[in-house]
Amino acid sequence: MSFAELGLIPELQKAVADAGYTEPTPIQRQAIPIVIAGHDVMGGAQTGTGKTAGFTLPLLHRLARHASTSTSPARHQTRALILAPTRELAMQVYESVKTYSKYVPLRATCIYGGVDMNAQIQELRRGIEIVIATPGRLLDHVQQKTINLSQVEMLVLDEADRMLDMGFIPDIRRILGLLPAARQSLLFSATFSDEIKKLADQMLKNPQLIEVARRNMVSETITHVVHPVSSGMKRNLLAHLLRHQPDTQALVFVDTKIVCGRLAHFLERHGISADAIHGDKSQQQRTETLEAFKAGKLRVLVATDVAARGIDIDELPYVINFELPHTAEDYVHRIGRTGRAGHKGNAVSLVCAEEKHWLNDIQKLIKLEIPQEIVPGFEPEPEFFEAGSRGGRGRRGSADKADGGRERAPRAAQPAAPRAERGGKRPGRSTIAPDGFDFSKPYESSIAAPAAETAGTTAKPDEPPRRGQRPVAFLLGGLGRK
DNA sequence: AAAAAAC
Repeated sequence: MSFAELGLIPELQKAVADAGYTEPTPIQRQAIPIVIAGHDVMGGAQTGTGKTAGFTLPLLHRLARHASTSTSPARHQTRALILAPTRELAMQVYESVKTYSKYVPLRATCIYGGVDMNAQIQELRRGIEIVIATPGRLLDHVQQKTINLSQVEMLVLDEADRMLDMGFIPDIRRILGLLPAARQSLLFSATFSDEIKKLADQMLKNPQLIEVARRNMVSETITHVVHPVSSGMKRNLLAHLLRHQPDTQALVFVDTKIVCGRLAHFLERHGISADAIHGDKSQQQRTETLEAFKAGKLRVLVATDVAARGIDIDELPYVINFELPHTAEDYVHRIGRTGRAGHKGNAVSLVCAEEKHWLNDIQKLIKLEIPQEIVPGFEPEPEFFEAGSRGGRGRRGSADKADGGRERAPRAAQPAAPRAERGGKRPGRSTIAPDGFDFSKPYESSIAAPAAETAGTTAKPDEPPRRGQRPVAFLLGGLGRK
């Protein structure tokens, strides 16, 4: 099976060949003919399956074919609109469109917030057939009348479930209202909740269903492992692990922006090249950091879930969950950054006692029992092994409520104990680990952020995650929380 | 629970 057999015009086949691809992936085999035929599509493809090319190629095909067969007055009007939930994702789709459109006379641009609007306005004035955008800035342009969506023939909603999570639905509806009713629409989503189905009902006509991998499934090329560890020792364990894989890159996920910045700083100060990416960084910083990581100039990228979905990094060998995500779906998305395109990948999670509950949710969703390996010198607190599979969740939850102490008590004991004991607790063994990491330094002092970074923040970097108060949600399982 | 996204 070749791209030629899928019916793509020669200009696109040539661009595909230039990019080094010879065989379409399963989703491309399915999606390309359906989109070329003009059908609406509801696509459920796992990431790393070639989904982006799966819709950009037939989209370019249709636009190019149409332009060549008519003297359209709508030349250089916006004819295709692709919406993505994050700026980086929009940029990535834009790169794909640019790659494949090099031999067709179609213009594309990327529209997102956080950067100067004037440059985008200038660009739009040139006449742009394909606009890739995040919803907020697009509506901004609509309001300023610097974009006209009345001639849009094709709409793509990428990562629709993510858009839903992020509260984009009102924006999406507004945008849908600005588009011609006679158009082709494609909707891609990793999961199919009722809300997604509702949205699909509203925006798709007789959609063809494309579902390559069973939803929520994770790539079989990924090796999962959990390292049980006390929350206070996570940073040190991370440094330890990274030192034992000196030549590999890793994407490290954390739950909050504060931990994100501090962890990157911690790694830097321990000789591991690292930077942070999260929503409070300037767009320029975000772009530069991601580029540096993709180019291999940066060894470790510490990220919030801004980078959890869709971001494509060539042959990334490691995704490390420094903190376990609180929903199982997020785990699937995060680790989906590795093991892409048939490559091998490793999903490593550092899990403390408080996070065991989420681990159970994850294992249930991915239908896999993740092996647990304790790294010598980084043993978890004894609580980790208590109370079987539920990790003492209910017990702790009710205790917190009962003492009315804003769940201070159990948590205060947590950082305090290791801090006081760290220096003296390990006299029996060398305080210098085999990898050269100096464990003799007290925990707090070895991670203390410089004054500038600490100023204005109150949260502790390694505070154990707050316990979720979702007793009902647990019982409901995946039935329908949220 | 926090994250993301428009000014």
